[in-house]
Amino acid sequence: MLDDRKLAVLRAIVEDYVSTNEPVGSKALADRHNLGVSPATIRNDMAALEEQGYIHQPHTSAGRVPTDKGYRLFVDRLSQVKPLSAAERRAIETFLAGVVDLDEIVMRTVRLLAQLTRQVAVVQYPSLTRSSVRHVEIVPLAERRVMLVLITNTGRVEQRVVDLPEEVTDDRIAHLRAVLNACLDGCGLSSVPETVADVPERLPAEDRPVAATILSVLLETLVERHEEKIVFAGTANLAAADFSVGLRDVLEALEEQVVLMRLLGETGGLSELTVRIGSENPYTGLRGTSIVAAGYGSGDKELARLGVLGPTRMDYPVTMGAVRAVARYVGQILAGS
Amino acid sequence: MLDDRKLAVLRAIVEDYVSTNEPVGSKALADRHNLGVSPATIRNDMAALEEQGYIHQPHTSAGRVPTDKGYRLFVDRLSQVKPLSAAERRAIETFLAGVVDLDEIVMRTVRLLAQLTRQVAVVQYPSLTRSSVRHVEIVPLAERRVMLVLITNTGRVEQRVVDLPEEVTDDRIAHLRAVLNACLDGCGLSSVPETVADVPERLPAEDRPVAATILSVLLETLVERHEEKIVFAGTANLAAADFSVGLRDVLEALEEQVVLMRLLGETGGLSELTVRIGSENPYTGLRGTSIVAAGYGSGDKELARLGVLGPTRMDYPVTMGAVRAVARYVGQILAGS
DNA sequence: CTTGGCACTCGGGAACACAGAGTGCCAGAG
DNA sequence: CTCTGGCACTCTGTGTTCCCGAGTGCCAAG
Repeated sequence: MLDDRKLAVLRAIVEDYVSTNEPVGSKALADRHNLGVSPATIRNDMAALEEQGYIHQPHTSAGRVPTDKGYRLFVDRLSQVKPLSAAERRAIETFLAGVVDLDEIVMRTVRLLAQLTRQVAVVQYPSLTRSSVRHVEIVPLAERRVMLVLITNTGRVEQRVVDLPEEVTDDRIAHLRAVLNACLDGCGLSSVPETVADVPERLPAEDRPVAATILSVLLETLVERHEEKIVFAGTANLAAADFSVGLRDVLEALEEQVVLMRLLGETGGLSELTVRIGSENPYTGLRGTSIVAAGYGSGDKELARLGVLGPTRMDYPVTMGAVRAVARYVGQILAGS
Repeated sequence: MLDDRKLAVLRAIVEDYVSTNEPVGSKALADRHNLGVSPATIRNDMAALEEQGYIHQPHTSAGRVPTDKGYRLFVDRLSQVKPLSAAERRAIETFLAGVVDLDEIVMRTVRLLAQLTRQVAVVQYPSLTRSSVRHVEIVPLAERRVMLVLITNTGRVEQRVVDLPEEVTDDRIAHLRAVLNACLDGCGLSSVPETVADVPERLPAEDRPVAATILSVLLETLVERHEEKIVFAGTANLAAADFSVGLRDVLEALEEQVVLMRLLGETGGLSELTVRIGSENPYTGLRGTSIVAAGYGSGDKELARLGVLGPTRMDYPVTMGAVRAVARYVGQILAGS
């Protein structure tokens, strides 16, 4: 059905269209790529490709443009992820050197990725539920008020102010803290609920109401899907790539956390690239855009995802290379901190 | 020079232009506003207004458009800040009800403001340097590693991991923590450096190296201009308001923290509105945009600023009303939490 | 299967005309 | 001195027409 030459033609069309942003005709193809055949032959191949939905012509007698299906085939079978240049690698290192806290890691990463790909970068904060407890702290603020601080192994810090049902001495707080930490240290966040279930029993009866209050807030903290926190950068790049339609829609989608979450997609393998092309993605406002995403994490566990969003007409090999490299590098940083 | 009627004409021009986005001519003015005079008279006034630079005509025989100077006069003398409707007030309350931490307050505020004004909203995090210490916590993580957590009265939490020069027992850490908190509780962040200067002296000699390490990190935390953290939302509104030129430039400016800082401007009085119109603002990429900003804070101290950014052709009275209301409301929330 | 030739299609730019909105100015009225 | 109606003039934006050229599909021959 699709012999090698037809595939070569498709590849050439994608490459040319990506670089020129203009429909590409048979003559131009024959000139710029040495396919060894005449324009007429290419025309026949193009007709076949169009027949099968890989390319499309905007109007009779204009060149051809790849369809989403065409890009899909290109990504799956006709291209190789392009590794970063040495200069780009160095840029990553200097950009991420000397970060001090999680916010900064995420912030710099998203900018780095936007700059590297010249597209909109999207980074999800390391998921709460998939990380584990490093420490729990209970800080007395006033007689009947404490602050609960939860620190995870990813460096994430969540805190809540808790109003207590009664006055509590610092000693009793300290004891509760010790018990909690003994239970929870290193405990995966998803298993916190079971783990703390029997904490009240280990305490003197008088402390139980207070402990219950604090524990309920702790559990609330876990439930709130703060894990969905997502940031993006590089929207200016959208304006540059003269978007066919709906710059507005794209900007709206970017501000919807829920949409973004779904775009980044469900977890694949760690550092494994996911590409969603145009109509493949679940949101109608993003018809003309593609998403290249990857998971990142420390060690071998995927903690969250990151990626870029750009026009379907993007340079997939380069973009995929950048996303993969950044995902890996962020993983290292997280593991090392 | 500018009698009352000329001012009325200018006001009418601004109002019409804002609502129609088309140059406004003498006839239309005479029809829509009952100024009690004929178009010919209005034409004369317009000529005078143009003479003095308040309005401008894109081409001969098109209507007039206000200049930046015209908008300035309008804002200063011809308009009154428009209070929010009851529905809008309710929207603010429900939007900001039940927030749990600072991040959430800021996040919701910026979205609220964007939605309310249908423009790009910008909110600065409460400044670190202008707030005060609520609590300092030192959490042992490993033998030679602690986490330093600083909690401010605005609910902001900064944390750093500190590597210690030697092993330290929990008791000694606890003591250090007690001493630190005794000194710093309620201390304005800007005066922390002097306040902690004599802490080492109050400790046994053996603890001083550790204390010094921790203190130096604490001071670093204060110096890092995290206070410049700024978020924005509502960029989709930019795309809707068909921007005359440079959507791209605007998006770029928004991603430059430094530029944003300067746009929000230096502190005025608390809840006092600052308006920068077009060329008045310090960044060339934003020629066609205006900024309406206000300070917010708890009690009577300004902690940070917030505002919106939109085309110079914006509805100033309404926008100013929204910004002022939100600034006040956020102040209350901060004070109450 | 490939190739050169050829007639055909269609989008986009240039040239042009035209209607309508808006202006400036002037002379007369209050 | 100010306001008003009238009038000639100047633009822009729009619609029309026309034409060029790129690109195609098809066909018959190699």
